[in-house]
Amino acid sequence: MSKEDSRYILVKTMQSALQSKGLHGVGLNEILKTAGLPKGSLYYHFPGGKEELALAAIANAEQEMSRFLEQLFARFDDPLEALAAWIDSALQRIAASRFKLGCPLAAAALDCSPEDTDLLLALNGAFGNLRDLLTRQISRAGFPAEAAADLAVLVLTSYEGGLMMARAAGSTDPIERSFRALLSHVRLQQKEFANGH
Amino acid sequence: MSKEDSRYILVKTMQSALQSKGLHGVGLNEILKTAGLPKGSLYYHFPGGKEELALAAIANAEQEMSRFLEQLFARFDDPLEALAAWIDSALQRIAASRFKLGCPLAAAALDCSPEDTDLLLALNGAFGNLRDLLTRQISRAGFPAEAAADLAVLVLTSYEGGLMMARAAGSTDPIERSFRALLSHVRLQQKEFANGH
DNA sequence: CTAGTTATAGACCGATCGGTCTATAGAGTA
DNA sequence: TACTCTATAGACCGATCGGTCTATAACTAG
Repeated sequence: MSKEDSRYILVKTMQSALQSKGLHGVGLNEILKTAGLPKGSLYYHFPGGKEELALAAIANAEQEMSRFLEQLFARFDDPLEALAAWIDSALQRIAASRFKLGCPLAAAALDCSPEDTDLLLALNGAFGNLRDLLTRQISRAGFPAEAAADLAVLVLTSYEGGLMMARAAGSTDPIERSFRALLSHVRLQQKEFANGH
Repeated sequence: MSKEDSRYILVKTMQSALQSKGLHGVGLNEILKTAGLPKGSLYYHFPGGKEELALAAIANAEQEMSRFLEQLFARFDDPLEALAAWIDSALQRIAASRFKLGCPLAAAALDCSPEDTDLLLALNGAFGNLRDLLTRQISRAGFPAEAAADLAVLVLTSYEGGLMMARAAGSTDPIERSFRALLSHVRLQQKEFANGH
């Protein structure tokens, strides 16, 4: 097993742990047991311990999410269709996990103390990148810059809030409802802007 | 100091702890130190320990939120103005805490394991009540039942997601942006329904 | 005053936390 | 084969976790 293999296994295991139990909800021993690796490996690859591993997991989660979104936007001509496809995949993913898995970024954001500035900075960077990505694509759908930026943030916040509520509800209903409302909004507003408002 | 005093202090302290550090982010000893009470008091009032205290904090948070919303909706003729006032107060609250405090419900929802069924059930109940409250009020603003329900969930998810992102960003920007987008949506759709669609 | 109940008060417990340390297996190179 | 460096391997540590226990202060009822 090469260096990169173990490192990656640890990152992915931490990512899953964040999704299902939050930052302080899992212990390192449990993570290592799941990963099938000893403590020595963890502190060899991540001398900074749990926090460094969490930062790596956050970075990886953001990268996965960004790549997935970019692929979707590349596949669909209409950015709004890509958004719908994104939500669709999120619905399937969370239902397949029996509503156990949320967003690792959100979990880390709510489970750390305000003093964990490194974590919060990393999270802010991750959310900022996703927001910018969405803003760019929503602009492509014919929205002016400011409206697109606001809308991108609304998409992101309702996605995160929807995932959180779906986990609590044990149902995809919150995500479905909020995105139905959101899309009907976007379509309406799109017409308005198309009419020159 | 009466029985109810100590009990209430513990509940409020746990509520604050959930907001700033999440369920597993604070220890009981820290909570007791903040509350200025010994361990005996905790287990006298809450024999079920940390989980029972967390459940009480969740119930209290929901009640506070519900009451606050009901008061706002009673004060404003236009439900949408009440929503705007709600967000305004949330902005002030989170900024006043220097972006340390999130929503205790969301924090608990993301920081518990999927096996904590009691917690998840309580959270689902709390979110359900808030959703129903919002649905009722949004209906009053002239929205058909289904659209109002969808919209209520969108309001709630983007509120929760917005609080979370604001905490990570150290800025009210995410909440402001998402609610600006949301309100412009609601106004537009309101016109549509008023025109008989 | 006594008995009984309520509500602290905090010492104490085993388990587990994140983290450190020494030891060594194994691959690559001379 | 012997040396070296990488990457485990896991025993071990003090601190802290949530939780239990006994003791007692404070108040009420008789």
